[in-house]
Amino acid sequence: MSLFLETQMKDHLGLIAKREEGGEESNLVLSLGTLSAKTLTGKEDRAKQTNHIETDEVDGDLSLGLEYFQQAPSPDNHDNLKGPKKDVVAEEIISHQQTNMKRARVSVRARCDTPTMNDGCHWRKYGQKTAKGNPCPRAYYRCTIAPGCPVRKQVQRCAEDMSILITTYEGTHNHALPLSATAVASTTSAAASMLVSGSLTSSASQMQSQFASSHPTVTLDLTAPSSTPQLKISHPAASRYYPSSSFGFAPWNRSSSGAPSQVAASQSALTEAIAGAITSHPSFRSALAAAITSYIGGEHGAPPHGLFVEDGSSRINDVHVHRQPEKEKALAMQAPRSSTVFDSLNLNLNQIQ
DNA sequence: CGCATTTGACCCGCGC
DNA sequence: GCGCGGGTCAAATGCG
Repeated sequence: MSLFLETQMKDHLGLIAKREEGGEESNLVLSLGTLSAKTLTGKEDRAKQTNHIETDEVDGDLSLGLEYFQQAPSPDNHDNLKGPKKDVVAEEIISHQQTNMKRARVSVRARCDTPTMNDGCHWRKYGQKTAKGNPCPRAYYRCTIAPGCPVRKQVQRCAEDMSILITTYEGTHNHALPLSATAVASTTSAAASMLVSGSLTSSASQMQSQFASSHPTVTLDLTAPSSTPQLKISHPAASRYYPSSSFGFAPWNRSSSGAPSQVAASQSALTEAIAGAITSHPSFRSALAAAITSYIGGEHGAPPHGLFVEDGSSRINDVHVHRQPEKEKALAMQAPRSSTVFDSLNLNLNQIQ
């Protein structure tokens, strides 16, 4: 993760959980915008070993706030992303593969000039195909670090923006990874685990059905610029209820194009889904911490590759949702939102391990 | 010469 | 059953 942060993600970080069913696609977007100057500048905050990521609602999307601080490494949490935790991740994925799901995938979107992103692993290209709907060919790679490693990845340029490289990982490494690859691998594995384990399924039946499809995919979206730090959450699955919406993500934010009561219901369901995902899944919390830590570490010129996470020095202390200030609402370009259901989400993540 | 890449053929799942 | 499209195979080719 930190690789992308350092090279491609100076101003944005995000996660998109995506599933498809019956030709319909649903997305759950968690995106982190630009970290504030206060957060990223100077040594004062770092000296205090505290960082605060202020967030807000922008463009009508739900935003989360993240309270973040760093700890000095200790022997107790040295291996918080190694050993048994990885086993749990692998077991969950295998378990779901053995039931009714195809292998989970993790897709990374990042602006990249090179043919592939350097993720620390060694890959051998075994095929190339031009997919329908995208003039750019899709390249297929398999991991060559160890013989028999099942991990594969697909690399393709985005049809809408050729500068965006979409890398999709599939499978779990069956061998030790180079240090430079562990951050990416742990983040993608955790995200996939979160998805296939059902942490994203909420009490809302509509989301349950939307997320019950095969080949679940988590997408780490590292491309979109943002003017303020934010953790956006949106869910285009609701577009089935608002066929007139042309907005690809978060159509419920355009309340003028849909039924307000259904919008509110969807938001409530999503809020519960996110709360459940973040609170119930240690792997996802680790992944989120890895992303944030790497981001901040990269901006400060700290050692790359998520070292703070690997030695257990990062914790997400608090996650909360709050409403958009009136002045920012007035500045928002999108239609005003109609719901206040997000006010109820207030999570405490005191333990990231 | 060994390894990686290219590329057309082939396989398989899915929708009609 | 058939066609389409995604994914993989493997022989040919390129490169250091």
